[in-house]
Amino acid sequence: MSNQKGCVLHWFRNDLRLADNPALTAAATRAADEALPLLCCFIICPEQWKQHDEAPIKLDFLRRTLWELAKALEERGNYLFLLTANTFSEVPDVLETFVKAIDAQALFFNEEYAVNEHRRDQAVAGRLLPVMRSLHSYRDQSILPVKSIRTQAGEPYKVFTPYKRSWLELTDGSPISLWPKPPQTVTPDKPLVAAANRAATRANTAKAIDEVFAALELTDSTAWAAGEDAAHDELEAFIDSRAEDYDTLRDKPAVNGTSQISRFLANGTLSGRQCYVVATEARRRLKAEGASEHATKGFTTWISELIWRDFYIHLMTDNPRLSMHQPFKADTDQLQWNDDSSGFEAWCEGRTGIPLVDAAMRQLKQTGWMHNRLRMVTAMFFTKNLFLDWRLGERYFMRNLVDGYLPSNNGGWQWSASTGTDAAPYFRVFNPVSQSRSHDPDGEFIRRFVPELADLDNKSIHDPGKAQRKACDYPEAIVDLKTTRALAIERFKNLG
DNA sequence: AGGCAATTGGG
DNA sequence: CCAATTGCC
Repeated sequence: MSNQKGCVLHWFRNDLRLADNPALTAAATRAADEALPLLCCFIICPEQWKQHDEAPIKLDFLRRTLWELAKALEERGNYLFLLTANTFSEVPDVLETFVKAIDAQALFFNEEYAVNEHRRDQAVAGRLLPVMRSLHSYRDQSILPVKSIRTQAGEPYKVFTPYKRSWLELTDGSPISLWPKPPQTVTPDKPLVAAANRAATRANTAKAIDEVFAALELTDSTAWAAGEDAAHDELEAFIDSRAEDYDTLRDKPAVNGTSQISRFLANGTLSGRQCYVVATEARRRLKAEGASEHATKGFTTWISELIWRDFYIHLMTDNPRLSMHQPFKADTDQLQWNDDSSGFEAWCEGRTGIPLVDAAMRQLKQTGWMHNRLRMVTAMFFTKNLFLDWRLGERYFMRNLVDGYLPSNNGGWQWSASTGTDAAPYFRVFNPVSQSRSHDPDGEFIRRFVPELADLDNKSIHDPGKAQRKACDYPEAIVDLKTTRALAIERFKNLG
């Protein structure tokens, strides 16, 4: 047994960073105050993650993120230990065993809001409160805390624009500040480390982490830089050189115009607060240098996207059914979605015969990421032209995205499917060919991912003629855009 | 965070 | 013949 009188434990989940981490800073502060060591843990949940459709590439990205995190924690003496619980229902057992093995006095973690995660945490609290001195949870996922924004009637907002207005008023009134760095804590002594080692896997080598992750199906994610340092580099690169043009370039899939940080937000390598603070600070500097409102519009638009993320997190927290495959608008559950597995497969594989849709779907399959504009285009084609159940598309995205994040992915799909609150009105159906002409005018993006069309001219590449398709060995469109659009509108209209 | 077709008004 | 505008889905 350890000579030190116990320790403090931080449980990492979707907050894989040292900076601006409320629970971690609180844990380290408590440990420092009481001269206790601080240990950290992370729990691998193979079966649960399968049920949650976590993508193999996202799990590989997690593996690499944990390695970066573990190295940073090792340097501070806050060693990271890996535990395995097949499903969330096993987590209380697994944690209790570890907590007892290391004699943890207090457990710290940041809240998660989807139904299963919430239930897991309730069960953990019920199990551990009797055997520990204290449990501490912190609000972290969203920039403004969940349940903090309410209408004058005290209700959660259901529409983005008034929500955003209220969000901005709140942040103007009391600016967002970041959590201080976790203070240094005493190094755990040998008996404590030995006890922890017997109960879990210490993540002090890449090999040790890889062995634990051998229980999972992984897809190589090394094209995507991982870890906190990489995340800050990427954020800085965006803020310094691309954010100014975000407003005009973000809708062009052929251009690197978006922030490229969604994968870091998805697993908490970065917090939304950090992004917001960096962006508002950069905008303030520009204005101080005399920049016009127009010149800072890129920053303002990007900040608005961060608020969309908060909106969807808040919406899911206030409406837990959203994390259980339920539409926000209950009546849309009566829609008779098509049963069309060959259409579904053509969409997945990128051979629908609509060039931009196919380019986008191939980008997802090949890289694990898809441009935001194209997520809307492909989801709209899926739900309105193929008239397939949005839940199938939502699941396919989660299973393939390196940056899959339930609130945003669900929010985006329900927006496209017109089943969500403040969603696209059912009659506002994107035409993927028009979208192609306006956002990929020279077909540059299409050429990149649908190489068989590379030699077509800028005009016909968006919708090649019969002979051109034949010559390129490219399929005819699997649906007629005009008639399927009209049918979808008709079906939605009949709901009311 | 649209699309479409009918209409208008200038060449 | 055309771009811009309008009303509806």
